Amino acid sequence: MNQSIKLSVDAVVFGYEAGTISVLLIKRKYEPFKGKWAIPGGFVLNNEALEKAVERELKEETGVEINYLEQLYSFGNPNRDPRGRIVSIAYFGLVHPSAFKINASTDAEEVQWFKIDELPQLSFDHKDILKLAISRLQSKITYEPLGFELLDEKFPFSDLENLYTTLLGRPIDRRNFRKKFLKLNILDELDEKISKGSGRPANLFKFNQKRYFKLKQEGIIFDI
Amino acid sequence: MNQSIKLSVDAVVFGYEAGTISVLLIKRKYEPFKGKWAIPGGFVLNNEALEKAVERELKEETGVEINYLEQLYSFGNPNRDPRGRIVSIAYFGLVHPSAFKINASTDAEEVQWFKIDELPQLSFDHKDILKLAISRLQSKITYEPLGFELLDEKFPFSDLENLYTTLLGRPIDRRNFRKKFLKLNILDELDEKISKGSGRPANLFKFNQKRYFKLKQEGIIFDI
DNA sequence: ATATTATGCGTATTATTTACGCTAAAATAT
DNA sequence: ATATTTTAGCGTAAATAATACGCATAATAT
Repeated sequence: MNQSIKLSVDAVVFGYEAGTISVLLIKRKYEPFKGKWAIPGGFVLNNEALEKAVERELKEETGVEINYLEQLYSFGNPNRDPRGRIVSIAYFGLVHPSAFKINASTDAEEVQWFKIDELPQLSFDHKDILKLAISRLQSKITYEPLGFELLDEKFPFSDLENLYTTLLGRPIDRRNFRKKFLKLNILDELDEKISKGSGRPANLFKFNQKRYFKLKQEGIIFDI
Repeated sequence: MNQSIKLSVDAVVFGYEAGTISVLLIKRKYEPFKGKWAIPGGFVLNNEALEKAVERELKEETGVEINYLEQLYSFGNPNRDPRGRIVSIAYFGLVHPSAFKINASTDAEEVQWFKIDELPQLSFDHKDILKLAISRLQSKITYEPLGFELLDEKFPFSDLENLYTTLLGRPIDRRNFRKKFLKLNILDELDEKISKGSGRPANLFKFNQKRYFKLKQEGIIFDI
């Protein structure tokens, strides 16, 4: 057998903050698509597990430490890369707002967070990959709580609410959402309050990790 | 770059008939795992699309023509194959009972349908792949109708009912199931009847393809 | 004939979802 | 100081959907 297919991994990393979902992109240094934006990724080493390859590439190219990673889909169209046959296994990652901020501030020209409704032109078939990742994120939030992976440790309930309205792209009834989410019994209400600008200060919550992952494993159907 | 990773595809193909779900396996002719059962699959050709590779391998190894195919997951553990680093993109396929019967009768020693609760020992990491495929099938049936891909063109309602009870592994209320399914408005009732043994003869149904795929695209949540 | 088997329709009860009114506690405007 | 605006948080009624059954029907088996 004389197979000459190369294998790479790519990672679509999402971050959420202040009412917007952003995705992490890099500006390519070399041809092809030099100077264009792309999803971070690269070739898998001969003895390297796929997830390790993703984490390594992410660290090398963006410095971001990922909080959650799952496989998204494998892209293998023979013409997807002008350099030859390169099959890419795409991953789907989520980061906390803290990790999110670091790179937004370092202003490194090569790495940048883009709001998912203000995307630049992308290299290769990365537009397709991103499109699939976004739809996965949107549908995922309806059958998994998903807040733990995207919010900071302590957060006001409104953050969770905003996350859902943003991802669903439609308004939700605040009161029903709160009732329904609290009923899942995966949030612990803290004794701390936070005040951001005007309005009544909000109680802080955090996810109860044990119950959160138990519920996640069981697979909820969360009909917002 | 000196990457020496090989890429293969594997296909977990399910068939349903007479109250059982079976999976298509082949007996390996060569080492490693010579004489052991395995999921059909093989190496991707340099210029071949992934789905084409799956279809080609399936035809070569089993003669089965697939009715529905989707990507399942990519398996890349560096030690999954004793021959070296081989990453496999696993697919998930469904066939109609007609295709299902062909190979069960040809009695070719190398290909066989196995009931999913009576599986033999498997080669490589195929046990994991199969496990994932089965759980995908089971969860898929709760958010997609899925009957069209598994049943023959015309079928009595009881076939659909049996498919669901089998996959869910628990009894369902026949009357409520019928009401709920018919409410989806994707079945057309025919003027034909079928009588199999004793009991009242059943009306035949068929899926309304147009409405079926429309519903599928929208993504139902089918809480049986 | 009568029992048996599987099909097919209907209705009452229970649970869940949806809609929406209202109070509370802070910042901000006048 | 007082009123207004803003965000948070609790509760209740109506609509919808899920569940639990009862029973008639049309064939085969004895």
